[in-house]
Amino acid sequence: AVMILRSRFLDARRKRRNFNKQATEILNEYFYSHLSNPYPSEEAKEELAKKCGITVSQVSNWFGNKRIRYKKNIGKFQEEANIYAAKTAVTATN
Amino acid sequence: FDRFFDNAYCGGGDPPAEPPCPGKDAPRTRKKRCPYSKFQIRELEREFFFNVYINKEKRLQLSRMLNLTDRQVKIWFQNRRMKEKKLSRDRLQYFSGNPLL
DNA sequence: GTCATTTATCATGC
DNA sequence: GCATGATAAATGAC
Repeated sequence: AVMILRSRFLDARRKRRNFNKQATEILNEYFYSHLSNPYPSEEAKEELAKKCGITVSQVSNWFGNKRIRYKKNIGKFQEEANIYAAKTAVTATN
Repeated sequence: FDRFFDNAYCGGGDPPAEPPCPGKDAPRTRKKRCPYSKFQIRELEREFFFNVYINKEKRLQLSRMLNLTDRQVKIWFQNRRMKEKKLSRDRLQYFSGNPLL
């Protein structure tokens, strides 16, 4: 039994699965609303992790990848940025 | 020889790949990330198994054997310790929180 | 020394 | 075929 759990742990760690749409929405919302400083604190990471149903490490990975890929090609993310900018604007007015 | 069997194309027999360029100019470029060969990893892991902390003597010895700089070996052990710590955290979270299966 | 990062690379999803 | 999450070198703060 222990061996099965162990093997499943190793496999699960290696296998990659996309986050669900809601989690991605939450992460993007935070990212684009903190675009000037997209570095969530440890507490913020824990909160995001809880809301997204993922681990803190996964949150760190997501922000690490997001920052570098955004910086590397801002144009490609422009549309996405506008979407979340508008979204936060709407929530702000309400 | 070992370098020809696996691709230890980094840091290989040519230590002065990056010039220290004393003094000035050279907005010294960040060293490009360069994955280590299977052979290098095996030897590093072997030593890590014996002691998580490596002393200066063995570090120099290992760096010569693997054609890496002492700095690279030192950093590899640092990263490896962090990896071990993370593995422990993940294992704990995985086996504790979830009744699963 | 640790540790959060940056960056490139790897592995997978679709 | 790239998008995406995870991991492996490398840097820097402390």
